[in-house]
Amino acid sequence: MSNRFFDEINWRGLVHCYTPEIANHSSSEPIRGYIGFDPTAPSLHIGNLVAIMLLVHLQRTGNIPIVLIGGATGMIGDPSGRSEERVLLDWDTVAQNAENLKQQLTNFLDFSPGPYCAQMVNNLEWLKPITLLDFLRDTGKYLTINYMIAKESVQKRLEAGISFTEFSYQLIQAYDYYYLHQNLGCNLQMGGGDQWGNITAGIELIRKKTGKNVYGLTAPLLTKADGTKFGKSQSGNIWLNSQMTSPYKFYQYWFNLSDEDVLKFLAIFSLKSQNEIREILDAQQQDSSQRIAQKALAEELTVRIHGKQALQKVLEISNILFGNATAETLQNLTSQEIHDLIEGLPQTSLPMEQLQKGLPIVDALAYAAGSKSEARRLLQAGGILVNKQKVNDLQLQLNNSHLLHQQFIMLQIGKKRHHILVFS
RNA sequence: GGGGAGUUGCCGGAGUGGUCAAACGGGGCGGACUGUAAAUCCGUUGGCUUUUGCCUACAGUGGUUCGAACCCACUACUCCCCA
Repeated sequence: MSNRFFDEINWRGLVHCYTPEIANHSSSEPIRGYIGFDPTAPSLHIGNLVAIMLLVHLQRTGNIPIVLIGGATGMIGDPSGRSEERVLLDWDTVAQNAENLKQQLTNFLDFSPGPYCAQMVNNLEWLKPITLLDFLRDTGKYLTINYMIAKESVQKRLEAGISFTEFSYQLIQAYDYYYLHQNLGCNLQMGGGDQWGNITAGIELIRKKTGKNVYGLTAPLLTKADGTKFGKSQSGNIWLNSQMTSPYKFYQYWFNLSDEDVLKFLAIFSLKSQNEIREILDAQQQDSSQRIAQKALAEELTVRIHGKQALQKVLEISNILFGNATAETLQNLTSQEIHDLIEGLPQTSLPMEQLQKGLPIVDALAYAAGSKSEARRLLQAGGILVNKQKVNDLQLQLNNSHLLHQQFIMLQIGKKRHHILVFS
């Protein structure tokens, strides 16, 4: 006998560690599974997406997902996957982050009433009222230091140092699982690749306190073929919040995945069926220059997170920037296209007078490249285009003749970096 | 409590009185080749001025010296050994 949910995430490559019994859990009996998200950042990023997909598939295969917002645990700091002690956040920040997080998760899971309605809880609810003495007597007594110290997350930190606060994290998370088990009938905890230790602590606690066996499962830690961390670009995390990472940049991140990576990531992040995915990958093999898989994945995710309209704009912008656009194409853009272009790209606003009296190219580039010496270097290396035209004259002065649509100038660094100067 | 070693640019890691903005490697960035891929090759890699040069930088503070990343003192942190 096999379990629908488990089979689904298994073929997608979303399973790393798991308690074996879950693979045989009767599909007719809904699993109640939870994942905790600590509100340590103002937005989720695509690194969190793996865990979210676990919940999404859980719900889609007829089970009940529970989202735990770590309002309390976010105050402590999880040592897992960290080489250094975290900086503690204040209450207000954590509360605000928790609110944002909640908002974002509603885009993925169905919280409307129904048999598989997703639930959301905040562990601040039950952790805040607990007194230290109660916690130590009723929970701390069940796990030994020996057991806790053996965890990889702790082991890694023993040399560099770990505070008691972070050390106690696994015990608190274990209590969360226990609490959800007792109060919501939760029988599965899932998480990212670094959560196995914390999850097993919870399973252990529940077994000792209640004699019941519950499930645990983690997704693999994603890595890219070139060894860089998944979900990071040179300028930092790829956030789900459009204010923090523009839809354009979001789309481009997925679009730029290497052939090797997209192979793996398509199954993990797409909701397409096994057959659809196989077809896409086949087509990809036929002619990889078309980037069929990258496009499919980038489009699906952009729509899911930012909506159809946003995708349209992104495609439009990408087409202008990476098609064989010339200065002329830029001059002929519709006002809508211009608007979207300006909206989607990094930009600098400058007063019109500055252009009128002649803006040295090096100064202009400094806004996009960070410094004048960097700007000079780039010019000399032939990596600069102004309005799609190559420039290597260090002395060039930008003036009205460079202005497109009476309002902007497009600077391009290398193939992929664009910056808009907006004059007013 | 005692003894020893260390703290260098984004990271690793040389340098131990002037020729050091600091070898070398990685990473980043740009170019060539391509498919807005990978691999490879080339260039570049503190800032300001590109002429001279100036400013900031080798844990922090103070000192010795014409001159210090390099010597001395104190402070902070890290690691190792003995108890």
